[in-house]
Amino acid sequence: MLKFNIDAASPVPVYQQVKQAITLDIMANRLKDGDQLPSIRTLARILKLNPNTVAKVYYSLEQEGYIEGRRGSGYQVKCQKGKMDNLKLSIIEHEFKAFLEKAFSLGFTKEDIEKLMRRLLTNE
Amino acid sequence: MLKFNIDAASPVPVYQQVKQAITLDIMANRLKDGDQLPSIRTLARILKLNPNTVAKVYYSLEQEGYIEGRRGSGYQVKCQKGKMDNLKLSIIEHEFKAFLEKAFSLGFTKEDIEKLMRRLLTNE
Amino acid sequence: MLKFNIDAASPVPVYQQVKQAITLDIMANRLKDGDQLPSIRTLARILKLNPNTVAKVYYSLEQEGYIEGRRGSGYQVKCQKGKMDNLKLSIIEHEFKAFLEKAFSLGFTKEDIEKLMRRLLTNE
Amino acid sequence: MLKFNIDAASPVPVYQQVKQAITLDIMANRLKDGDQLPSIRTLARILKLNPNTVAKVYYSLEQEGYIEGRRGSGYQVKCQKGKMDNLKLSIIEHEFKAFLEKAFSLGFTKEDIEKLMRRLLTNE
DNA sequence: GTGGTCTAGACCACC
DNA sequence: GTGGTCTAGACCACC
Repeated sequence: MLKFNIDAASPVPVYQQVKQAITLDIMANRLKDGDQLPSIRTLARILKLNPNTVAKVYYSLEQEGYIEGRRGSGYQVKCQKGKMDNLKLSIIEHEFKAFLEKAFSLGFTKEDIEKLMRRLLTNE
Repeated sequence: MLKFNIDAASPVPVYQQVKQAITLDIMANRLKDGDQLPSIRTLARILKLNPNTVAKVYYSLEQEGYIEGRRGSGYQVKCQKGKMDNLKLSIIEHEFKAFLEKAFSLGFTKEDIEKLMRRLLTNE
Repeated sequence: MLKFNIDAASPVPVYQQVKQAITLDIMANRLKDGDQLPSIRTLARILKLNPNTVAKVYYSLEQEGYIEGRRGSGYQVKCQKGKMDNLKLSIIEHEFKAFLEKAFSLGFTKEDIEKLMRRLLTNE
Repeated sequence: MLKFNIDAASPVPVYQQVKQAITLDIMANRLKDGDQLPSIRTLARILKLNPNTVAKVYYSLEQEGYIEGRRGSGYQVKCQKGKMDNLKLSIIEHEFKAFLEKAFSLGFTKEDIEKLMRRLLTNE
């Protein structure tokens, strides 16, 4: 089921937040290939947004190949699992590299970072 | 020297991007206690921004105690090393926790993440 | 037999696409004078369209004299060959002129176009 | 200069017509690399359209790499001539093949088509 | 009911 | 002035 934390005060536009939430759900396989998305109007009502805003999200997700829409029958998730797995890996690698870069630029050594990670990972 | 990647198309306001870049330089000790910052007009020219925007950045950094301005003599970095170290640690911990949360939400296990990190850290 | 490439996402209404496809089949003599067309309901089922949409197509084709319907016995193709030949020629001339106009507006010269056509025609 | 024949009665959406007109101007080199486009509001006024509609056109052209926009300084044409030439050729080839296919499907022979083309090309 | 297009008009950030 | 986001609400085609 779709869960959203829309932050109206955030500088990142609402439609981007919604888009990102759906993309995340697809990549986490909470939304599976073929799943029906709520209609534009329904989701707009749930999120208390204008239908145009939701339409922009769906249109953008369709352009990027995550979902597919047909007049009269709404939007469906459209993704092959293999492609998703590659995408997920490349995203998480990219995030980790960004983290490393930031840590190094702040003056932490490789050892500092390893210690930190070990500590935070065992706490989970 | 100040290095900036200003992204005008980003939803996060330009002045916040500049502020963050300077904060990072201070924490990384590339800008040291007592260092002179470029004048508002000079930095504005370099970044092709309106002087008002840069003024807003300096004012905000002064409010938070990172820099100090005096009439006629510009702005100087003002920070004690100890305070910086605590700040840096809390920032990098926060970043790593955010990374972990994202990885988990994408369906990666603790083992997946450990493998990934070991691989990327030894490549560095 | 009727072959259709219905594009639901196209801005040109579905019923016009169907109508055009049938007209083309008649002009290409794949549908001959006297041939029986599938019933409205049958064609609707095949194309996954609403029977109303197909009825609109047949009604319009009848208005233009391409087909003829009788109560209880469906629709039949109705066309004299001579009339068709003139129609076909004027259609194909019109299409070619439109092609030429587009090519010229893109900056191609008469020589460019002749070369292109010779190349593509001998490849067939 | 931008010339438009917007047909409000056409089934193809206004924003698509505007987009196509601009694309055509770029490919015909009537709009050159670096040229400034009229602002969203200006073009909207000229075409008697809502600014949102023009914004949609510009956004879409930017997505496809034809133009580039910056806050506060409007949109500029962005295209390398070489890339354009390839694009033009592939478009015109595609159009000609579609024409040929249609002509063949209407029962014209290669000779019929050659005669027709020679006649219409010398008339120009 | 579904999505697609379009208008009118507001408010924002940045120049 | 520039573009970007968003709302409110209309009308369309197709189901």
